[in-house]
Amino acid sequence: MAIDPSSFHDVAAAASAQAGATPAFSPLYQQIKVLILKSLQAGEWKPGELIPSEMDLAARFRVSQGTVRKAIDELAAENLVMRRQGKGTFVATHAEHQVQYRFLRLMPDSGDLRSEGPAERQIIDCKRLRAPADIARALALRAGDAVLQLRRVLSFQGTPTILEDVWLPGGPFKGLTADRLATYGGPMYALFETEFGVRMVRAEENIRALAADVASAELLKVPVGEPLLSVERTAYTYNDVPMELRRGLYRTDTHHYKNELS
Amino acid sequence: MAIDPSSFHDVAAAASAQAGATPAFSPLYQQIKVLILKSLQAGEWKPGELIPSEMDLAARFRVSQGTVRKAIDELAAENLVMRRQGKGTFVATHAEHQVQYRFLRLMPDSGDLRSEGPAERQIIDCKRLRAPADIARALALRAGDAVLQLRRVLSFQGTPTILEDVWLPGGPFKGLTADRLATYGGPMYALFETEFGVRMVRAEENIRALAADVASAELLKVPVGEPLLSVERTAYTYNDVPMELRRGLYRTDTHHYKNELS
DNA sequence: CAGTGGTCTAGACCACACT
DNA sequence: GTGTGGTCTAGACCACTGC
Repeated sequence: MAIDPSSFHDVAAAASAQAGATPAFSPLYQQIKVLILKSLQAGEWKPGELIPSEMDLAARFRVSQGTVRKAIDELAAENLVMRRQGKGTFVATHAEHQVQYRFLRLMPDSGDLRSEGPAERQIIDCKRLRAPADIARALALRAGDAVLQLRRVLSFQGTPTILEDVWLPGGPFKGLTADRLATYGGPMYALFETEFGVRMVRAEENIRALAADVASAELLKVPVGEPLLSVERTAYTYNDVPMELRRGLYRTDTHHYKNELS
Repeated sequence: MAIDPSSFHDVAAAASAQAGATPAFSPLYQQIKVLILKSLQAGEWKPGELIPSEMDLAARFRVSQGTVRKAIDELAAENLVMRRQGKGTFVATHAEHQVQYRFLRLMPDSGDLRSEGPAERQIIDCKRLRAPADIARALALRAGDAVLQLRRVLSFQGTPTILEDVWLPGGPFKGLTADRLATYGGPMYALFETEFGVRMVRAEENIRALAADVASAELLKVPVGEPLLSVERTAYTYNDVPMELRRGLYRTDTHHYKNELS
C-alpha cells in the first residue's frame, strides 16, 4: 500500500490536520494518553476496575500496541492506573491496602505507620457553611458558596497526633455526614471515590512551623505554644481541579514528616 | 542462523548463565542500566559531559538501540542523566542554572526563589572533628572518624532564613576549607562535584517543628522559642552511599516548605 | 548535510495468572 | 491453554542541533 506516512492512522491523520501557525506537534502516544484520560474522567472505567487490554485499546484507537503501551506507561508513572502482569491494567484507587495512606508523609520515629496499627479517628465537628474568601480561592469556588467543613483528630497508639480541618466543595460532596465518616472503615479518600465518584489524583502541601493555640493544644494534649507542623494540603482530581483543602497540625515529638528528594 | 534465542547476545548469555536456585531473572535493559551506572560511578564520564550515543552504547553492549534507550530512560527519570534532543545525553550536574537548588524545597510565600535573587551566604564556622555516634551512624562511619562540620546562614532579601549545620565525611572531602566555600559562587553541591568528585544523587529529609534555642534565635534574628522547621537531610551518592548530613532550621514566617505528592 | 534523541510500527518471545 | 502485561529486536521516519 502506497500511503502518506503521516495519515496511515485515524488519530495521526486528525493530528496532522490541525490548523494554525504552530502545527502544535504532539506525539501519537500523548494523544492516546489524553483519550484514555478522558475515559477515566468520564468514569467509563471506575476506580479498581480493569481497563481494556493494550491490544483492545490499540484496535480501538487504530494504533500499534507499542503506542498504547507508552501512553499507559505514563499514566502508570503518574499513579493513575496500576499494571499487573498477567492480569491487566486497573484504574488506581485509594482503597488498596498497600497504598493506604498515599498522601500522608508522617512516620513514627522508629518503624512505619503499619507497625503502629490503624489510627484511631475521632470526628470533632462536621458542618455546612459558606466559604470564606481564602477557602473559596483554594477550591476555585466563589466566596459564599457552600462548603463542608470537617474537623477530626487522629491518634496513634493512644496519643493524639494529628488535628485536621478539611474543607470540601458542597456540590460534589452533597450528603456527606459526620455519621457516614465515622462508620466508614477505610481511608477518607476511598470513601470519596465510592460514595461521591471523586478520585484524588495528586496534591500539594505547604509546610510551616507554628505554635499551638489554645484550641489546638487542648485537642492534641500539648502545652499552648508547643511547636507544631502545619501542613496545608490542596488535593486535586483529574484535570487539576482542586477538590479538597486540608489544614493539618502534626505533633512531631514522636513522629516526623518524611520526604524523598531526587 | 539457528541460535538459541536466549544467547544471541553477550549480555543475555551472561544473564542466562547465572547459577543458583532462583534464576534471578533480570531484563536486559536493567543489566545495561547497571553497566552504564557503573561507568558513571567510575567517572568514565564526568558531570556535565556527553555520554556516547545510544547507537554507540548499543554497539558496545551488543544489544539493540531500543534496549539502551529503555535503560537510559530510567536513568533520566532518576535525574542521573539529562537527554537533549539533537545533541545527546549528558551526565546530570548540580552546576546548571535551571536546577540550581534541586534539593531545597523552601519557597517564598509569593513568587519563587529565583524572583528573590541569589541568597546571601554567611559561613559561621567550619571545623574538623571526630564524629559523635549519631553523626557517624548517619554517614556510615565509625564513631570518632574524622568529619568536617560546617555552619552557615542563608539570607533572602536581607532576612536570615536558613541556619544550616552540615557534616561531611573527612576522607572524601579532605582539603575543604571555609575560604574555598566562601569564594565559590555556585551551589555547594556543584563544588562537591568539581573539587571532590562527589555527586549527590538523591536525599531524604525528616521534618519536625521545634522551638528556637538561644543560639539559633540569635543567628536567625527571631525570639527564643519561635517555632522553626527542622529539616534533617541525608544526601546520597551513587549506590546509596550517604555522603552528607545536613540539619537545617528554616524560618517559616515568610517562606514555606513546598512538597508535591502524587 | 550528518548525527542525535524521539516516535511509531510489526513481530517474536518471555513471565505471569487464571481456568 | 489462553490471554495479559513485559521484553527485545529491527527498521523506518520525524524533530532538533550544529557544521
